[in-house]
Amino acid sequence: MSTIEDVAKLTGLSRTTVSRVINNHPYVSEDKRKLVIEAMNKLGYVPNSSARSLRNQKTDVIALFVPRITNPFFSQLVESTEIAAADHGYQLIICQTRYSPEKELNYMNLLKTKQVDGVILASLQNDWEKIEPFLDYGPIVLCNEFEDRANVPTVKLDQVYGGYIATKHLIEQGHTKIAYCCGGYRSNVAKSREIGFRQALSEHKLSFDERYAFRDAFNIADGKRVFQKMITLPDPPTAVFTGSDEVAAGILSEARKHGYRVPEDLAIVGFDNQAITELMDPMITTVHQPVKEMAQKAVDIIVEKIQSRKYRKKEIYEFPLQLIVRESTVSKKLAKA
Amino acid sequence: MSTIEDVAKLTGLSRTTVSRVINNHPYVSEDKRKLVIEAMNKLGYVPNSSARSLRNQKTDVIALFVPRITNPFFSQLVESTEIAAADHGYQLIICQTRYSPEKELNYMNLLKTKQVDGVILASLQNDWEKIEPFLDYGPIVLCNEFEDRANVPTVKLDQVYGGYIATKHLIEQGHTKIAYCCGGYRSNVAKSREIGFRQALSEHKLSFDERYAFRDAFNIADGKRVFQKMITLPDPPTAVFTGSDEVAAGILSEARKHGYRVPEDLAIVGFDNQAITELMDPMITTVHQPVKEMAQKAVDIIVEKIQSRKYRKKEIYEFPLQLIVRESTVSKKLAKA
DNA sequence: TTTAAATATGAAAACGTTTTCACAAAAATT
DNA sequence: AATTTTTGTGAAAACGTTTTCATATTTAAA
Repeated sequence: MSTIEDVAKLTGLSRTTVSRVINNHPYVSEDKRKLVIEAMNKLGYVPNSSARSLRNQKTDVIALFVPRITNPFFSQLVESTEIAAADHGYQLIICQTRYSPEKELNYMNLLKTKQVDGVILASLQNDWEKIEPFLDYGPIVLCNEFEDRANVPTVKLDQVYGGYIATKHLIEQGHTKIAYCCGGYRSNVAKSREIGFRQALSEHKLSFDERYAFRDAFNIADGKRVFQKMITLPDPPTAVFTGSDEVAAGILSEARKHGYRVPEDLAIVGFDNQAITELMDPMITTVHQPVKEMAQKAVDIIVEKIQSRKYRKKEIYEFPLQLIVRESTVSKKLAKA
Repeated sequence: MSTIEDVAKLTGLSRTTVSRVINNHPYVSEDKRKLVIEAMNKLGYVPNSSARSLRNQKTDVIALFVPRITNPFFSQLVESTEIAAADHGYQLIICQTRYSPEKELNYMNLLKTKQVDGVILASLQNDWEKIEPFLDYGPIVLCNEFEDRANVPTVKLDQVYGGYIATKHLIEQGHTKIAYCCGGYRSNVAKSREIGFRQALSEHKLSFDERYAFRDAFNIADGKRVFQKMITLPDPPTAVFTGSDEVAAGILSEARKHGYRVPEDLAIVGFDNQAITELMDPMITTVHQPVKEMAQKAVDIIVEKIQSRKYRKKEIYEFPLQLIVRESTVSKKLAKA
C-alpha cells in the first residue's frame, strides 16, 4: 500500500514532482518523469481515491436512482447509463428506491455527504420540495421521470404522445371499450400517458370509463390480476392499453389461459418494446422508447453541470416515441391483407 | 457546505467533541451533545465522505462485477446484492465488463485505488493469475462464477447437478438425441453444466454428440439462431438443454414459427426460472437458482472479510438447484394424466 | 481527607493527495 | 552582457475528518 511519499523517497524527488507526473502537468523534465514512472511501477503505486476526492472536491461518481433494477425498462436504463458514465470517466452508484420515499431521501444524502458528484433521478417518490434543498450540494438531473416544479435539467420522453398514438391505434382498429392499465399514482410518466389516452378518446368522441381504469399495474402478476378483474366487469373492454410490456404479457398469458383470442377477443398494447414483445404469441404491439439515447443525454448533461456548477435551471430535452404495431392488436389475416 | 470546524465554532467547542458526537463516542456530556446536534441541524452539516474515507481507510462501498445488467439473471443478482449491501450499510458500484477482460481488469483498479473496500465477482473474464495480485489491496469474493485456482471465498451453485437433473429429466421423457446449448467458453458455470449434461448421458449409455453442441448462446437472438442451425442437421435432436431461459424462449418462439410442436417435436429445458418461463406457451421447464440467497451470502462474506482482513483462503459455499417441470418437456396430456 | 478511577474536553497529528508560492537554472530576448 | 521569459523543482498549506495524547475536573474508593 505505497503512497506518493514512497515514490518520492525512492526517486529522491518531492511529492510535488511525483504528483505532476501523475497528472501530466507540464514542466517536468523527461528524465525525472521516466524515473518517477519507473518507481511507480516498481512499487505498484496507484493514487488513493479518497485523498484525491478530498483534495479535488470531486469523486467522479454519479448516483442513479431507479425504483427496481429488475424492471427491464430500468435495467436497460441502468446499462446504458453505466456505459455512458464510464465513457466520461465516471463510476455509477445504483440506488434502488423500491418506490419508497424514505429510501429515496436517504440515498439523496450521497449528494450531501459528497460521496457522489451528481444525481440522476429516473424515479421520483418524494414531493419536489423535499428534493429541492439537495441542490445546494450538487446537480440533479431528471431522466425519464419529470416534474413541473423542478427547476433542473430534464431528459424525458413524450409520454402524452405515447399514450395518444397507442390509444388512437386501438380506436382505429374499431375498439370503443378500451381499458387503461398503468402503474404509479405519483408518477408524471403515468399521468402523461393517461392524458394522451384521454385525448385520443375524446378526439374520437369516446368517453373515459373509470371502471376500465387500473392504476396499480407494474409487473406480470399485476397484469394477470387485472385481466381477472376485467372479465368480471358487466360490459368488459375489448382492448387494453398498458404501461409496460410486462403488464401486457401478463394480461396476454392470462387471456390465453382463459381461452380468449388475442386480438380478436381482446386487443393489447404494451409499452417499452422489450424483447418479450417478440417472444409472445401473438407478438405484442408496443411503444418504443429510445432509452439509450435518453440515458446518454442525461449523462452528458450531468457531467456538464458538474463542471459548470450552474444547474438550477429548467431545460427540457424531449425524445420522441414510436408505435410498433405487431399482432396483439391487428388480427393476422388483416395484417397480411 | 459547512464543515466540522463550522460546527465547532458555532458551539464554541473543539472539532474533537463534535466528532465524538457524530460517532456516538462516550464521554460527552449531555448538554454539549445537545448543543452540537442543534448546531449541526442549524447548519445542515453532514460529514464529508471523502475525508472520512481517507481518515478511516475505508469507503463502505463494494463493487459488483457482472457481464451485462440486462441479462435477467444478473439484474436479479444486482438487485439482491444491492439490497443486501444496503442492509450492511454499504453502497454498491456496478461494473459491467461486457465480457471484456480489459474492462474487467480496468475495473479492478477500483480496489487498488481504494475506491471500494471489496469486490464481488459474478463474472470472470481473465485468467485468475491476472486477478490474484489485486488481493493485496482488498478482499475478492467469487459469486456464481468460480475458479479452482482462486484461493478466495466462493459462493456458488451446484451447476454440475443442474446440468445433470435437467438432462436426466429429458432422457426420462424418452429423448436420446439431446442438444446442448449454453453460453461461455471461459465460464466454469457453463463447463460444469456440460459435465452434468455428459454425466446424465453416460449414465444412460448415451454418447455426447458434438454436432449437437452450441456453446455461444447467451440471449434470445442466439436461441433463434441455434434453432435454425439445429433443424438443418441431418438427424436433428428431439430435445435441447439450454443455459438460460432467454435462449430457451428464443428457441421456443422460433420453433413455433416453423410449425414445430413443443414438446412433441422438440422438448426444451431452460435455466434460471425467470418470469418468462411462465409466460411462454407452452410454459418452459427450467432449473431454479436461489439467486437471492446466493447474493445475500456473498455480501455477508465480503463484509466479514473486509473487517477481518483475512481473505486469502478458499471457502466454498454451495447452494442447491432445483428442477421445475413445466409444459415444454412434458406433453399436456401426459402431464394431466 | 487522600488517592484512584471515571468522565469530559481540546491541541495537534495523521490519512494521501494537489496546489500555491517561492526560487533557481536555463533559454530567449534585448 | 544585461534582462526577461521559460522551465524545472520543492516546502508547506490545504482538503475535512478521526484519533492519540495530554490535561482538567468530577466521582468513587480507601
